[in-house]
Amino acid sequence: MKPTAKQVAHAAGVSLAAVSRAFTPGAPLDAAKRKRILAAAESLGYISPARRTANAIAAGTITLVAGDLLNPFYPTVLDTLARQLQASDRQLLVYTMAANADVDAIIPQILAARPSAIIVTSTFLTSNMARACRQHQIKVVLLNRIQRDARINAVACDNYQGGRDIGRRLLERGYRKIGFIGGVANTSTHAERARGFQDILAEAGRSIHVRAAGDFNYHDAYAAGMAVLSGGDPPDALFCCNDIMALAVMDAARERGLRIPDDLAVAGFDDIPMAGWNAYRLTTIRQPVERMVQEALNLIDDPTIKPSDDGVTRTLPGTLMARKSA
Amino acid sequence: MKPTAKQVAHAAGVSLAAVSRAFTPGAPLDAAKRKRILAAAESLGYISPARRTANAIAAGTITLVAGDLLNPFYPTVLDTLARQLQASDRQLLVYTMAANADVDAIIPQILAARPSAIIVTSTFLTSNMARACRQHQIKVVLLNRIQRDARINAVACDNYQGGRDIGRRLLERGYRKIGFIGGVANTSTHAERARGFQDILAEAGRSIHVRAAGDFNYHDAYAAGMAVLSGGDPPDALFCCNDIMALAVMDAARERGLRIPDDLAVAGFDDIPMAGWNAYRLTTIRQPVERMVQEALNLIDDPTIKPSDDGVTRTLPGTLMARKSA
DNA sequence: ATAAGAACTGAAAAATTTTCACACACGGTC
DNA sequence: GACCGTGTGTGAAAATTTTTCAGTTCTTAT
Repeated sequence: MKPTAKQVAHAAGVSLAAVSRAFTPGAPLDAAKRKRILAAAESLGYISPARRTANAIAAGTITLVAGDLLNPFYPTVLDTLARQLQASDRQLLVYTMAANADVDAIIPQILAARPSAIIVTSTFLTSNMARACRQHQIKVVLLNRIQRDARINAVACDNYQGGRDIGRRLLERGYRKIGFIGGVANTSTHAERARGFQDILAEAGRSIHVRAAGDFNYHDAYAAGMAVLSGGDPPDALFCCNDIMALAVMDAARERGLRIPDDLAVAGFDDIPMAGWNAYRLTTIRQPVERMVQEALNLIDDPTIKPSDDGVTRTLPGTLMARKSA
Repeated sequence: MKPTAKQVAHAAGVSLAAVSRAFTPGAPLDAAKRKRILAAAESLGYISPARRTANAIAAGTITLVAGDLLNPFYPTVLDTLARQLQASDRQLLVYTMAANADVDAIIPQILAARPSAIIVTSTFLTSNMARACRQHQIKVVLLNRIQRDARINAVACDNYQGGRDIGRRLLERGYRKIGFIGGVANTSTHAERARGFQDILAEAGRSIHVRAAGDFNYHDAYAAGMAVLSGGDPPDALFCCNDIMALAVMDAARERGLRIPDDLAVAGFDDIPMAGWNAYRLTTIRQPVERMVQEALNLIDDPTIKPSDDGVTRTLPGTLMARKSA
C-alpha cells in the first residue's frame, strides 16, 4: 500500500498539515520539525505530489558537469550530447567547473535538480559526490575519464591503444629522441596515454627521451615545450597528451626556428577541429565523440545497470589521423 | 478569487475528475476533451497544482539556445553564463542548433520546459519564436545579436565602433589596399562591423579594395582568403568579420608564402583565446563577454522590463587588442 | 513593560487526485 | 451474426493533500 501523508504525520508526531508544509518550500514551519518530517517520509518511502511532479520533470533531464570548456574538445562533446538529447526529447542542464574549483560545493545544487543522470567530463569526481549520487539513485557516467576505484560507470576512448599508436607512428618514421609532454598527472587520460606510449617504446627497446608537464592547457604546454627544446640534447619528436598542448608545442618549436616535422615531430590526442587546420596539420588520435556520447546514453538508458551497481567501463577505439606534423 | 478546477469543469461541461486528468500527462482522457478543458482553464486563468510546482522549478531555469559551438567564442560565453548562473543558484538548460537547422522545430521543446528566460546566441530567431515567447511570458535576450525589427531585448558589443577601430588601425599602419572578409550577410554582427569599417575608410577617402564571404567559419574563410589572395591586385590588409575567419585567412596567406604583417595584415573580431597564441598574435577587438553576460542577466532580472514590451538594446564597448598581425 | 507583529501550529474546510464500477468500442472466435 | 475478452474513457465517490482560519508563542521596537 502506498504510504500517505497521514502515516508520515503519525510517525513524526505532527499534524497532517505540517507534512504538507514540509514539502512546500517557503511554507512556515520550524526547521527542526521539517527535518524530522522529511526523515520520517524518507524512511516510509512517502513522496509528496509536488515531489512526484518534480521528479517527473527531472526524469527527462540529464546534467552535464563540464570541466575545461576552453579545451575545444569539450565543446564538441557538449554539442554532440545536446543534439542527441534533443533528438530523444530530453533536456540538458549544464554546470561548469574551474579546474581547481571546489567540486563538493556544487553537489547540492546539482542534486537539487534531481536529474535522471549525470555525465561528468570534468577532471575530478570526488567520492563524496559519487556517494551522494548513489544515495539519490542518480546514475553517473564519466566521459573521457575512468576512475576504477570509485565504482562508477565510465566511457572513454582507448587511451592506452592510442598512446601505442602514436608511439608506433613516431618509431616507424625513424625518430630517435622521442619525448613526452604530459597533462595532469593523476588523470586517467594522462596515465593511460603515457602508459601505452611508454610500453611500445619499451617494446622497441627505447625509453622516453625527455618528459615535461603541460597541464592540458596551451599556456603551460608552451612553457614546457620551450623548456624541453631549450635544454641540452633536445628531442626530435614529442607526443603531447592532448591536442591543445601539441599546438602549443608546435608554436614554441616554430618560435625557436624549428621546422616541423623535419627538426621536430609533434603528435597530439583528441583531434579537435584545429588539429586539421593548415597552420598545424597535426598527427593525432581522433576520439570517437559521437559514439562515446551514444554509449554514455546507452549506459544511462540501460535499465539493467543500477545506480547502486559497481561501475561499468566501456572503451572505444580511437583512429590515428596521420597528418603532416609527425 | 482564485479560479478552481470545479469552475473549469463547469465551463468545459465535464466532471471535476476530467479536469484533474487533463493536467496529468498519460491519464486516460479523450484528446479533444483534454483540449477543451485546457482551453477553458486557460481562459479562466486556472493553474493546476502540478503546473504550479512545475512553474516554480522552471522559474530558476534559464535556457541558452546556442548556435555554433565550433566557434570558440561561444564556449566562452557558455562558460561565463554557467558560472554566473551557478553563483545565483539558477540552472542552465542548453540547446544547440546547427546553423541551417529548423529553429521552429525545437520551439515546442524549449517552451515545454517553461524557463523563466531564454538567451539566444544562435544566428536566427524567427518571428514565430519571438511571438511564442511573448505569448508564454518568457523573456528573451539575444546575445551578440541584434534584431531591431523583432521587438526583442538584445545585448551586443559595439560592433560598429569595433569595425571603425579596426579600420583606423589599418589606415594608421599605412595599408593601402584594404579588403574585407564577411560572415553571414544578414546578421547584425556582420552588417554592423562591415558598416563601421566601411565608414571609416570612406572618411579617409578610401573604399574597400576587395570583398569576399567566409560564412563565419574556418573552412569557407580559408577558401575565400585563397581566392582573394590569388586574384590580380591582391590586398595588403584584410579585416575578417570574426577571429576564426582571420585565423583561416592567416593560414591561407602563409600557404601562399606571404609574411604577416609585412606582406599582408590580418585583423579579426572577438578575441578568442587562440587569437593570442604565438602562431597567430592576431590584432582583434575583444568582446567584453563577462559584462555582456552580466548585462543579459540584468535585463532578465529587471522587473520593469516585461516580456511583452518592445525590446531594449544594450551595447557595450569592445577593446582593440593590438597584436602583431596588423 | 508593553504593544505590534511575525512565525508557527492543528483543526477544519476546500481543493485535487485517485479509485471504482460501469459503459462502450473494437477485434477475434465459434 | 452472436459472444466474449480487452482496453479506453467516464463520472461519482472516496481518499488524499493543500489551504484557510483562528489561536498561540515568541521576537522586536518603542
